[in-house]
Amino acid sequence: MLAVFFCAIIKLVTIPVPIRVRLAPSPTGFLHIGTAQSAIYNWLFARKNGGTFIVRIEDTDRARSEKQYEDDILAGLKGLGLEWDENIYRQSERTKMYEEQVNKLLDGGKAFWCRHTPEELEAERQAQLAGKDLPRHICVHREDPLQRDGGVIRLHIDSNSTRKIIVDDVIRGKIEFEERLFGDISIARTETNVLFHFANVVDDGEMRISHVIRGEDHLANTPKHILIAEALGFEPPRYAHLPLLLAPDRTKLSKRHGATALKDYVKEFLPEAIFNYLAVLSFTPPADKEKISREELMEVFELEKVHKTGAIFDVKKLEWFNGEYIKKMSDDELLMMIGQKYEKILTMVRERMKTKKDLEEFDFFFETPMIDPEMLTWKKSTLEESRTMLARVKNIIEKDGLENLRSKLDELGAGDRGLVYWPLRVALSGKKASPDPVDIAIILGKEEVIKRIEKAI
RNA sequence: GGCGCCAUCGUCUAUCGGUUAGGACAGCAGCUUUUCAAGCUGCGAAGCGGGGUUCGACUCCCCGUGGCGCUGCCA
Repeated sequence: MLAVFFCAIIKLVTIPVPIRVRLAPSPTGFLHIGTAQSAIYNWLFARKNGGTFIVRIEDTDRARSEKQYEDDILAGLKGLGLEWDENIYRQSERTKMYEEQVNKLLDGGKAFWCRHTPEELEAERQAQLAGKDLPRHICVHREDPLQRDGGVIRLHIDSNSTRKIIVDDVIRGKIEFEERLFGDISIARTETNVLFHFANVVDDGEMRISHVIRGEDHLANTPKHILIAEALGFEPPRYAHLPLLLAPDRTKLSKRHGATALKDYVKEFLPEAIFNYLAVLSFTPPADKEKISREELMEVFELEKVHKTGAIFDVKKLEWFNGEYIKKMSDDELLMMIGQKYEKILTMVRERMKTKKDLEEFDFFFETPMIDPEMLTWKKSTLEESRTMLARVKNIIEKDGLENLRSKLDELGAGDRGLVYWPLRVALSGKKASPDPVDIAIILGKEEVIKRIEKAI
C-alpha cells in the first residue's frame, strides 16, 4: 500500500519525459497524402509541446525501397514546411543494433527459430480460416535446441495467457486485446535482416520516442508492438491512432481512386492550402475556425481532440481553401507562382482562379483564340446581326481608339447590350465565359482588338 | 471466420443529458450583371435500427446492422 503510494508520488514529481515523435515512412512509393497528414499531426504535436520531430526512413524491405521515393518523401515534407529536428534516420543503417537485440532475445530464450516453410504456414492459415481455430501460429520448434538456420525468428508468446494487453490510446482511450490471440510473432528473417514490427519497436525504444502518432491501420498491430517492447525491456510509448483518409467510396484512399501522391497535389495547390485542409480535416480548431494559419494551429492543437472517424478527402474543399489562399497572396507572390506574363491581368486572375489549372482560361490573352462562328450568336438574335454589330464596334474603335469604350458601347447597345457585348466577348476571347470584354480589350490594345474582330467577322 | 476501431446534413464537423441540432464545403435560388467567376443575401439538407438508464437522450449502457482496419518470412 505504502509502495503504491510512493510510486504515485514519484510519478507526479518526476520530470515529464521529453516529447519525441517520429514519422516513419517506407520509401516504397511517393509521399502519400495520408502520410503527409500524419506528418502534420506529429509535427504540430511536437511544436505545441516543445518536443522533437524526427523522420525515420523504414527501409527494411530492401527489395521495394528506392532512393527516389525517399527523396520525394523528404522533399514533400519540406515543401509543407515540416522541418525535422534531428538528422534523418534510416533503418538500413541501423542493422547492427537490430542484430544485437535479436541475439539478446534468442540467447535469452525469448525468441527462437521457426523452421516451418512458407507453404506449411500458408496451409495452416487456410485451415484456421476455414475452421473455427484462432488465426495464430504456435510453433513447435521452440522446444528444439537452438539452431541458427532457416525459417524465421519468432518471439514466443504464451498461447494460454489470460492476460489482456491494454493499448491506452490518446485519441481512443483504453483498448483491450487478449495476449493469447497472437501466437508466436515473427520478428526477423535472419539476425541481420529484421521485420518491420521488430525494427519499428527497437527504434522507437532506442530513440526514446514518447508518442507514436500513426494511422489507424496500425491499431491492431499495437499490442504486438507492446509485446515486443516488453520482451526487449523497453517502456512502450504512448500511442495515438489517427483516423484514416478515405476515398469517396469510403475505402482507404489508394491509387485506383486517382491521385494519392502529395507531389500531384503540389502541382495544383498551394502548400499552405494543403497544410490547412489536411490539418483541419481530422481536427477541429476551437470555435470551428477552419481557415487557420500554421502558427495558430501550433498553439491550439490538441492530440486528444483529433477525430476518431475516417474522413473522405474532398478535393472540392481543398480547392476552396486554395482559392482563399490565392486571394490572400501579394501581387509579387502570385506572379512568382504563375509567371510574370500575367502581370497585366493579375487582378482578373486572382479573382477567378482556384487552382493552377484555371490559368488555361487566360490563354487567349497570349495567343489568338480559335472562334466558333456559331458562338457569336446572341440569344435570339441572328449571326448576321452579331456580325453587323461587331463591324460597328470595329468602326468605333478604329475612329476613337479604346478611350471611353464602355460608355460608347453602352450607348450603341441601348435596349439590348448583350447584342453588343456577347459577340465582342467571343471575338476577343473565343469563350462563352470570360472576364469583361472591355477590360480584355484594354489589355489587348487597339490593334489586336481590331485584328480579332476582323477575324471573327 | 477471429480480433479491433468507427457511426450527426451529399462531404468535413459542433454539441461534453434539456438547443428551433450550429458552422464550413458542395448544391439550389435571388441580388448584381453583357457571359462566367467572385461577392452579398437566402433556401433545402442529418442524429443507422432496437432495447434499456433517466423527469428528459444525438449525447450514457447493451444488442443488432453497416463501414473500415488487422489477421504475412509487406510496411
